[in-house]
Amino acid sequence: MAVRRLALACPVEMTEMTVRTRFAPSPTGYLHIGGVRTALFCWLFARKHGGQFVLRIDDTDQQRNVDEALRPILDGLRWLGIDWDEGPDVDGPHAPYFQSQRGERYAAAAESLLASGHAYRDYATTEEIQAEREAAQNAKQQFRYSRRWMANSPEDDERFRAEGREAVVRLKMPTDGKLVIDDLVRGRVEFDWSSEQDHVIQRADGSPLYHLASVVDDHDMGITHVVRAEEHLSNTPRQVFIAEALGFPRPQYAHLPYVAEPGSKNKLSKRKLDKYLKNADFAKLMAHGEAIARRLGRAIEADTFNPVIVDFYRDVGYLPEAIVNYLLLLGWSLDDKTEFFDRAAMVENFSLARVNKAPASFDPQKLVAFQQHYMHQLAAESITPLVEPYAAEAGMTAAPPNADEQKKLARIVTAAGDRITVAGDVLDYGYFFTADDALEYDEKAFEKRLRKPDDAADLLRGFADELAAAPSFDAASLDALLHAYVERRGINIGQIIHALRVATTGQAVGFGMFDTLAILGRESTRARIERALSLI
RNA sequence: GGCCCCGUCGUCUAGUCUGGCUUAGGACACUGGCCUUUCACGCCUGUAACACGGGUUCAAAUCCCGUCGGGGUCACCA
Repeated sequence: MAVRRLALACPVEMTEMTVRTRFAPSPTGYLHIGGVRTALFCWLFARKHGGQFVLRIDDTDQQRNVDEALRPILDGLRWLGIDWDEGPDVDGPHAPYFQSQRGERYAAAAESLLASGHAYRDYATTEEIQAEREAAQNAKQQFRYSRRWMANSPEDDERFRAEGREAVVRLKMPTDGKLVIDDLVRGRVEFDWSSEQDHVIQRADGSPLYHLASVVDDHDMGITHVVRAEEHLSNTPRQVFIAEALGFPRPQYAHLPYVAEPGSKNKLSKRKLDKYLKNADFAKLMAHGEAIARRLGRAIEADTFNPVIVDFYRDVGYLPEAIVNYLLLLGWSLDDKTEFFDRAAMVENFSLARVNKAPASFDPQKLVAFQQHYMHQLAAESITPLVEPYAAEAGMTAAPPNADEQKKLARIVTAAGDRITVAGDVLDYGYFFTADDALEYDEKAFEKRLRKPDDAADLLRGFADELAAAPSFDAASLDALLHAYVERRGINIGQIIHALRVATTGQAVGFGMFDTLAILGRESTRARIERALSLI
């Protein structure tokens, strides 16, 4: 209460009051990349100012499986390290944090708005409103409800009810003057009250609509800064009207630009996947993820497996810090050179004043670049545990990998180095785990490197004998062994190494040849060469 | 269409408030080159932008006006 009075007394930016922000998703079943960017900025702003970040669930249009539809959102936020001080699972002093459970508050607020004359009961049917709207449109005039079925007295209520009508509650919006808001991102923004509508805030059955619920909750939960996406900018007048009519202090607003499609300024949407796939970079990002999902044997559900959704990145093994860092720079920058921020640096440096006003396009390439950067920062010991679940799920190893498999994975990760960009990339090295007689060959590579050159078989056979007699089988020794062999035969190393790679891995590409052979071991290497030879 | 917002390299951006320090800087991507057994990494290098038009000023990406372009939003959705 003291906090609220303080807020009334002086503008927020002047006070030392605790900053409280909120992210208020509706349970849609997925966490949108643009939505999470908004959540991140809200979180950052609260953390920066030592305040609280509240998670509230806007489920006023009560969907059936709220729990199920909410889980991906909560999991996604947690995965990215965006924790909430109050909200689902943690609760808090302003519980409940689900709008579906706060009905009485909204009903009371509607009642109070009615009593103070800031709202009225309206008995118009949807059709009647629609007819007015169309009439205005045909006359090329701006639509404004005539208030024809507004109840001015108990007698009106009775009369309309006698006609079998039901009442919604509408805002009685001002008809002249201006509303000025000082947006923390966009600066001063003005609206004419005359272009606002008498919005419905409560349905005939008494259920609340979004704007009422949102304003009431923001107040009840002590939200000081409403940080949200730009699409809400034009909703602000009606919300300010509600807040002020209810005697609430006006929160500070900050409208963030939305995240745009790759290569365009349209708002990024989960539903336009087909369109985005026409963008080469986006398609590549998707294809990479799909290849991993396929190897894992997962069903690729068009509805959820989508780079617009945060789950996509977690599923294929991206690093949350890479995603967060990328998102941070989508619409915000510190200066002209700093690009990498750890959590502490983000919190330390974040400010709404440096948020850009123009929408920023989602750039798959840049996202991948951040992922590579953070992955390369990690030592092999840190990457191996990340990679194990993928190897296990794909059936490369037991689940979980046994001690030998773990060791082998560690060696693979070390040898692969920066070739492993996301954890799921470990599946590129499945050939280390397949039985020697079940190795599959890339047909093209087999043709090019083994069948076509007439000396390939002979060279391989000769080297296989060397391998059999090799005193040790570590990468350095193998390196020396092959170079000596090459010199003795008077050939270029390229003449045998490609054939060797295809014969032992089935692939045209891979990491260092000698690391590959060393990890494979003497028995497998020889068995694979023999088998390849027999297939030529 | 009304209202509102936005407009610097292909993309993310610095610079705009407080005009000169800017031959407009950085990053990603892309060119070419080096390295090299493939792939990848790394290193070097190059291309590339102030939407347009008028003002104001000794001086404008920066201030003013206009134009054009893009987007958001106009629900008994959130």
